[in-house]
Amino acid sequence: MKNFFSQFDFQSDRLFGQLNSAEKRYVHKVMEPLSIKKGSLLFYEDGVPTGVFQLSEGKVKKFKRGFSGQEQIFYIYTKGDVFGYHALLGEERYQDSCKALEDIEVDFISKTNFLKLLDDIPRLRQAVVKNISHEFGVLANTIAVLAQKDQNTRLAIFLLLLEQKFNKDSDLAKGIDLSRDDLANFIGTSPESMGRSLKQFKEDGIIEIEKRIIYIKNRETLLQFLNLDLS
Amino acid sequence: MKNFFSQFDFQSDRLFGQLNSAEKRYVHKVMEPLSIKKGSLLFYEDGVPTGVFQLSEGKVKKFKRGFSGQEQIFYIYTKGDVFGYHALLGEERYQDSCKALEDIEVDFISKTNFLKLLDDIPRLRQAVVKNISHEFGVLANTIAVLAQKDQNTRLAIFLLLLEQKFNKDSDLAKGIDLSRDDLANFIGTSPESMGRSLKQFKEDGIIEIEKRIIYIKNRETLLQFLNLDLS
DNA sequence: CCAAAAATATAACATATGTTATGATTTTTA
DNA sequence: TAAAAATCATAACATATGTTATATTTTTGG
Repeated sequence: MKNFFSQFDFQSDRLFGQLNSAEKRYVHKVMEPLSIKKGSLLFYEDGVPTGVFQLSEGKVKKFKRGFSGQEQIFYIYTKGDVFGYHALLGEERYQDSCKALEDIEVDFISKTNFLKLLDDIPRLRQAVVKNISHEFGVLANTIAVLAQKDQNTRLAIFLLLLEQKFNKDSDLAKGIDLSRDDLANFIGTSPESMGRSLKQFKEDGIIEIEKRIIYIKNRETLLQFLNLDLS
Repeated sequence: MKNFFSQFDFQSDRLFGQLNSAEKRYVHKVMEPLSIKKGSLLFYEDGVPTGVFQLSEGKVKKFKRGFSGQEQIFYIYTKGDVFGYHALLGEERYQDSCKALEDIEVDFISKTNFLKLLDDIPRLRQAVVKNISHEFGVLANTIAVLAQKDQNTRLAIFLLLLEQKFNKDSDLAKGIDLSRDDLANFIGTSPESMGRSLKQFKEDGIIEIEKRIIYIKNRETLLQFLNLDLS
């Protein structure tokens, strides 16, 4: 398997990284640091675009409501990720909502400033377009997982992805700290039913849970779900 | 509900429509008509991009293989649709595969010609980027349906979408002509299990089947799956 | 720190879906 | 056109998931 994680990673933390130092200074000059409380919406579906965010601390969920109104999470942003640019490239409204999962710190770039950045830095525009193209593939992969895999396999996959995402920037394992509702709305099942899968994983020694935080104890067994598909 | 169909439609048949007549002539000049046999791959995952296609006759499925190798269809293109441009906007390889579901006619634009078009017609570049952004939302909606809806509801939704898609350009109802495997790989279930749902729909007078072609007889009942969610 | 509220864990039962198997129909090929 | 191959329809059984209910733990707000 060639790069499991990147198949499910927007990689939007690399957007500004490819700029030269003068361009980076320019970007940072128009950034405005904001502290945002847990539970706040950064933007919401059908809302008029305000600008672009880079997350410097915390976690943010990206979701959409189906016609029955239930929230479907299809991405979780972590430190360094840039988001909110889709709506600035043609679509006149946000197509999804973003909500802070905890108290967060973001650097905000207003719509006019970001559009100016895109005009002044062709390389940035190119990188953004390329990234949206990549994100398209990530969503396609997500569709394949949700459509084809049973609940235990989906849980295994998302646990691996979330652990990588949440722990990439620190050495000590912080585990996976997410509400049961959010986790269930991510893997596409009910919290009760997911609880059954979590219990099974605990009994099999694959994970441990303290408070609500999930720690992966046996990564190999989780990885087997990817290859063998022992549904 | 505000525009059910457009939530699941890439609308990539509108790409060239927004150009003026001189630009359109330019586009048509670089198009090369091709006849392609049923079952042929127009392009495939990880392949080097060759160019862009506009479908003038027939149906094409867009799919990806998960790590267990099973094919997941996430879109079906019909007459007028333009596709294959993602890989030309940064990503250096195709991220998915496209296969002809029947004998088809396409107009092909080579990679170099298409890149030249993008350079010469800024409005086209803008339209393409805007469309990818829109397609992102379509995939997000698809994720919500696959993750949240049971099989009967998914089948109801996809039948409505496919009927609209297959019959939009003609007055006489052609019904939904798709192999059971393809239909099952689209709605995310096994052909046998989907057969059970189809049988149920037949018994309830919602659909009729001749050969393998599905005709919708009671659109209202199908639409109820969207609102009430009578799983 | 305590009481109330919210979130979590678990169980039991109902329903939905996966799976295996078999016969019928349709399409393909010679 | 007939035989072979592929596709489709259906059933029966096993398993997975949804649902409802209740106890427990954790968080929140005074």
